[in-house]
Amino acid sequence: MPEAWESDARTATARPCGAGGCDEKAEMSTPPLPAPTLRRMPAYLRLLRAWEAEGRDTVSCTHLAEALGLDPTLIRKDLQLAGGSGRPKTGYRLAELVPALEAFLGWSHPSEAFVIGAGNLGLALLHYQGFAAHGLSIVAAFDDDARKVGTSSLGKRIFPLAKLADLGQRMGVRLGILCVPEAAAQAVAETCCAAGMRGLWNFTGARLQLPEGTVVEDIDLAQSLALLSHRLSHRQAPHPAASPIGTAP
Amino acid sequence: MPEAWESDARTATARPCGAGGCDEKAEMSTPPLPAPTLRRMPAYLRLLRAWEAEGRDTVSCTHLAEALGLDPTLIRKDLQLAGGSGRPKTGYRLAELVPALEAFLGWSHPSEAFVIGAGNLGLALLHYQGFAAHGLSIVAAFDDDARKVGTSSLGKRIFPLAKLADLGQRMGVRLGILCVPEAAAQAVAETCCAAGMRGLWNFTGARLQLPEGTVVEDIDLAQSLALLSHRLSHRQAPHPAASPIGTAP
DNA sequence: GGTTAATCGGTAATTAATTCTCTATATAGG
DNA sequence: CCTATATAGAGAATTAATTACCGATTAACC
Repeated sequence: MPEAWESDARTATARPCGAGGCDEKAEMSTPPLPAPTLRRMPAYLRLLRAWEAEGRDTVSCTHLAEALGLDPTLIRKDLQLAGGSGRPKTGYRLAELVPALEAFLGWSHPSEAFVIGAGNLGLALLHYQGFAAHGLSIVAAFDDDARKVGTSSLGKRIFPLAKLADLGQRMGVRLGILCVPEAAAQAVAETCCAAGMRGLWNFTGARLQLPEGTVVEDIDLAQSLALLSHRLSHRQAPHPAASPIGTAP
Repeated sequence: MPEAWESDARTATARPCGAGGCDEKAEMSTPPLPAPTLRRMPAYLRLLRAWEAEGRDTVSCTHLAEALGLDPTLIRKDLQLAGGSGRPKTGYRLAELVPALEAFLGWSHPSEAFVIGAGNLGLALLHYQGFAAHGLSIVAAFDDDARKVGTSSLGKRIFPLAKLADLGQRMGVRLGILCVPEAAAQAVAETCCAAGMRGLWNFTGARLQLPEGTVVEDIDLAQSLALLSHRLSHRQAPHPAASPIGTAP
């Protein structure tokens, strides 16, 4: 996998957690946050980090909007939801906005994750260097196939699937990345949950049924391909400005 | 990559192309189709194909809605947009709905595509067997790195990047799948366009600037990860029924 | 120090998307 | 043949998301 963003995920000073709710007990009555907003965040963060690296120290919604082809007001609202706060005339201080966004997304310090399924995709994710900038650290992979078990490049180890539950629990890993064949997905997902994982990144295309409280995020290439091939065969570009942000997966 | 859906993409009888516009000259005044609708299509199609394989011959929105956790009316509207048409009491005939959806998505007969960038991800996509069911046929890959050039498994060949423009034009390939490092993305994308490709499936994370009329669809793992890690760190599942369809990428 | 220009933050209006309600209709069962 | 019922289809109503508008505020400039 490509991409090589700046990977200086600094340990942020965890601002008051914007978004309305979230007082001490992070559980109750959180007014559900618009998914489109969350999907735009990485684009903001990416640009902000780049500009910070260039030496800038403030940024306005206007600038961001221009660079991303979005409406300034939209960005202002998004940043507000994320707990950012700016000042008239100058905008937002990068030195406080960047950590705020990182904290908001939970990227301030990396979460550890397991890849389950060491096929082509699983290995691609296992070896991808760019996740560090996104608060993700993949620590190991698991596979059924004995031939795949062992040490892979870059010191990432591949364990037999049978060890998943035990290792997951012992290491306190909370995130599982599912890259198994679709038929195996449900069973493996349940193992993950049983091992204490609270989040699953599901690349399998299966529609998972899991206990309440588990966070599942699906990557479904078919969805994306549907847009692409429909538009291709009907010859219509999405918007004047090609695919802004929140719309594409 | 996992998934192994039924791959019987039948050559459909191209129904009247529902969706409002699309009269002969497929170019003008097409009332832009809601992206969420398009994103739900593959889920419908998948289920319909499975049921058809089981021997069912009609299906109602109610059934689909139940199976997918969506509102029946929503599905009815989606199917209408896609050119489907049903009858009271029985619902839609699978034998006509499935081809209608396939035609609508442009999956009736496979489009040929090139993968550009034969890294882990590029190879994963190149070798993925499931695209046939999605009207996609990846015919070759391209890479800069001379060591990667040659014949890969399954008879898919990897060519030097320099041959992209020539081969693309000669073979009339209209779709490019970008799996190169982000820094190279813009240049490669331009080469693709110059070679006559009209659609780009962009896995690079780069924000591409391309000539009007090019259809770009981005797969941005960061967007998805943002949702996942935010919700994980704030401990809130998305909906009661975990991540329906149109919302996830 | 006053003035100007840019920007945030809040509120209202618009637009898009989903859900609700109702009517007509075709099928199945009696 | 007649009735009961599940369903499509159309349009209204709701909800979510985006965009437009308007003061208030702060820095920069003269």
